[in-house]
Amino acid sequence: MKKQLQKLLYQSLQAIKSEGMEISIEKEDIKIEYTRDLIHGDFASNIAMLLAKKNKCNPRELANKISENLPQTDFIARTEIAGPGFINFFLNQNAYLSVVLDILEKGTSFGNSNIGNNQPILIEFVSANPTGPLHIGHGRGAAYGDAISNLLNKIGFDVDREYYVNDSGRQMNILTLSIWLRYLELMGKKINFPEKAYQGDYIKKIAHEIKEKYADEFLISNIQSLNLSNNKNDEEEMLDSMINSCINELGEEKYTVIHKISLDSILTSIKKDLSDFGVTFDKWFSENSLMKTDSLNKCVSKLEINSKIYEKDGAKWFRSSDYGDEKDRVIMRENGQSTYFASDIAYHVSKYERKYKKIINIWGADHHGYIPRVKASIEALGYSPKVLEILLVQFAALFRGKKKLQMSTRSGQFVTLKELVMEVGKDAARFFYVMRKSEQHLDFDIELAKSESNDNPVYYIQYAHARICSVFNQMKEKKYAFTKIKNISDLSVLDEPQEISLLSSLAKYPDVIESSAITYEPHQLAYYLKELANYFHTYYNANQFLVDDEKLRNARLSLIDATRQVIKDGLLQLGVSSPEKM
RNA sequence: GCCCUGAUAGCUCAGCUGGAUAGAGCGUCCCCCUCCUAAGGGGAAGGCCAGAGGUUCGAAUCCUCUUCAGGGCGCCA
Repeated sequence: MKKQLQKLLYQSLQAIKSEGMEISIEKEDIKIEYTRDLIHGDFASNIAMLLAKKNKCNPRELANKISENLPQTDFIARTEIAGPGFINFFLNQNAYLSVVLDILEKGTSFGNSNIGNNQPILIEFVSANPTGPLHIGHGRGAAYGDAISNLLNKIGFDVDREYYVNDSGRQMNILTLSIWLRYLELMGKKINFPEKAYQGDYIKKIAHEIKEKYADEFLISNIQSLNLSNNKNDEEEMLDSMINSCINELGEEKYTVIHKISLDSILTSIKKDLSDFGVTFDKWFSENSLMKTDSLNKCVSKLEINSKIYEKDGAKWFRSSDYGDEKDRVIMRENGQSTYFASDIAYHVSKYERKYKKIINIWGADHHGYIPRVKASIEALGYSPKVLEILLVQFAALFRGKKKLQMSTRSGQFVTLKELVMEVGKDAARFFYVMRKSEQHLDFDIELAKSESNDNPVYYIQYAHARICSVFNQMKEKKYAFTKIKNISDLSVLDEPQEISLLSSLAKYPDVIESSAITYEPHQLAYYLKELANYFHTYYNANQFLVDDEKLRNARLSLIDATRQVIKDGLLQLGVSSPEKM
């Protein structure tokens, strides 16, 4: 509808232009907005005020002129000039009513568009290290990423969801060590378990599984070699030396077995937690595969050829400062190991090589300092940094009551996503997460989320859906007939104010979807659904649907049937279910 | 120190690329089921949009500064 009005205004302006007035504006720049109040009509444009400024003429006069030159249409009842020079558009009833037909006809595809033109787009999100269960912060990224994926899909992009698995590197070694030490404990050895190793109970559980399956296969004779290195000077150094002795004592082969079991076990539970949360990925991209296929080395040598790398203090540095980063970054450490950043470069190259037209990363906001160097590496390798869009999600600060919980994966103190979903339910958790702007800090009080779960807005929306379903059930019980309406004239009896409000709200849905998708702001959709549910509840309280007048009954049932469709589809985009009974 | 984010009703937050009297939920106070689920609806009270300048027909929205809050600045990931 906005686009149609835009077109009309453009045509009118062209007509005025041919009369000699100087007007230069692109059709896309003509702004149409929803009015806040229906007394100002349905849509308004400020175009006259904008052009009046440039041409130094009276905005109201210009507005009049534009209005007079608008082509005739069958959906505009009238226009009005208001305030300093707004052009207000009043739609005629048919324009409203047609949305019901449109929704019922299109069903789940109502609100779809082809803005994306089937372009392939990659969305990478969550990507938590496989060193422990997902916690509440990851849940936000998961809910947000999935909602955006759904929305972009709905406006015609070909979306791939990807999870980047950091399955190599030091963190994984610490994990392997932690599990092995717990295993040794289970085998009756006395172990000095380092504070900075992973402490969670899940470590012991995996150790136990290994014991069950492999018995004493990973037992070593001299535990002393481990504890000898236990000097308290530097915990981190101690971990590294313990990892080394672990590999030495076990041998590369056995170490790899434990490494793999640990990784598989944790990854499996991460996948399970996510799928219980309604989030599934098209691809789990392994960091390790970048090493295996040598693509990491290729990236480094390519940068070296372009002389974007130099050596200092025995390490290799990438000249990211050439591309606006604060300083240069190490990609190859003095000890010969590549950094996380090096893998990340190779990973992004892989994304570009897979020919995505748009690449979206969803990161925790604590990684924002990372953006310039990643963009720098992309540019240095000859790719367009514009294709890559990095969206930041603030982590949730956790509260239990008034007490803030400190979270740390290593110390094993955290509330997991799984626990959250068990406490507040999937629907509430998903909706809560996307209800607010992603870059806003979120104080997630678990107690509050639990205690208020009955007042949760998600139930309000779901309730509207369930109520509509209930009306249709009642209809059957009361033996009322419902014949599908065929044309607009069947709906012409809908003229109650609550009906007009509801119709007008339904008509906005495609615009809301589009806007939520292209701005990556699913909270817009969440707010819209609350508003839509409110219009419905108001309607419900003010009018009876199951009336004897057949024409009225059919029209009203069609209207709420369309409402049901939009609520269900909107919730679906956010990963929230639409129960038929509550 | 430098760089991000944010600051709107008692609380939690919306407010779309500047637009008409600043919105919602919760909480508080009234009212509404002989009726399709009251997990609902209607109404009232409640705001110097952190502060100060600037840009213009017009600013919660854009620019600058100040104050406050959270986060980031590793050969960690």
